[in-house]
Amino acid sequence: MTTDEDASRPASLWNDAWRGVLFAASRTLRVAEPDLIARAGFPLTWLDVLAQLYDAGDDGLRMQELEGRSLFTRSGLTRLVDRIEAAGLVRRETVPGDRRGVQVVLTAEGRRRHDAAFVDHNKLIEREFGGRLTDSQLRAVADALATFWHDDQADAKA
Amino acid sequence: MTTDEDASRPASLWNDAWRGVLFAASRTLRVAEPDLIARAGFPLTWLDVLAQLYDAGDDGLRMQELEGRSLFTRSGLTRLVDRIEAAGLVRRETVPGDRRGVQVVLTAEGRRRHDAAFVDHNKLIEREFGGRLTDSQLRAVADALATFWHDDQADAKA
DNA sequence: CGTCAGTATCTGTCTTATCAATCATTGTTC
DNA sequence: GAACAATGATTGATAAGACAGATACTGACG
Repeated sequence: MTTDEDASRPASLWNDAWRGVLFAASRTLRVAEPDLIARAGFPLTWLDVLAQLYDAGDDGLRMQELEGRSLFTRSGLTRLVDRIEAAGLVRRETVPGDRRGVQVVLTAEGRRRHDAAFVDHNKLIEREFGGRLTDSQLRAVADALATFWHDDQADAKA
Repeated sequence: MTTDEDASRPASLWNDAWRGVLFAASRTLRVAEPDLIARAGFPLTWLDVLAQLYDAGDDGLRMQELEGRSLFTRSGLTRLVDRIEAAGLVRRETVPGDRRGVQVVLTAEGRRRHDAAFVDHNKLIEREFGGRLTDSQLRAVADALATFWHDDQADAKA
């Protein structure tokens, strides 16, 4: 990944787009992560889980479902949920019909911490990411890349 | 991050764009990484380093410069270069004027492995990422997000 | 020249993600 | 209703990155 394109490395059309995606993601996260830790006291991975559970409503989610909606493997999630649970922000509950399964639910404290963190985090993303683009650019990016998260949901089921 | 937006979580303009970036990056990488390991025998982090050195030319790069151009911390790079060097793909050379410094240079073998891996990897990215978007979408994304890597280069100097 | 601040890199230790193997429970089949 | 594959989640071993502190060298100042 160099700044200029030379003969040996032609600037394909998709190349710049891909580089843009990579840099936008990692650059924004590199700012967002320490900020979140400083303010909320937990890392982005926790916020991902908390946000999923928040969106899922009172019943929470099975580990499986959490796996499908996040970018983690199942074993990674087990440890992650362990830590969040140890901090008191989520609770593992037994599933009525299936004693193998686990329902992960936000605690009241978890909901509070989520709300606070979510607001600040979003402000930061809006500033660091959204703030650099015009409205029409944002719309173009959103439209173009929507296919990736739609497919992720589909894959999670497959 | 859920699929539907509800009242408590308004679909801000930047929100979908950001989610698109995140998912596009991690989804594509999740396919690209195992593929690269299977074909080239090394992970993406190695290819990043090899590609930087390839672009840098015969003199290679100082650890510092490598750090600025990659998305690693300095200590992370030390270990990473350790591994790549152990595999014989790069070589640490002393810098003539400064015995503190290290010049990291591609070996002949490193150049060969880079070339092979680079071609395959790019094909894959083109297919998994580029293939999902139209030309005009690619152009729009590239234009919109160019600001992120331009700034990264600037920051590397600062 | 001897000391000392500054620079370039490396190491110790901790955290966390992943893969493969395992444990517990379910449901299906004969 | 006993055996057995399938499912849901966890655990053990391993790998890799991050931070803080250490090491090696440089250059400037007195």
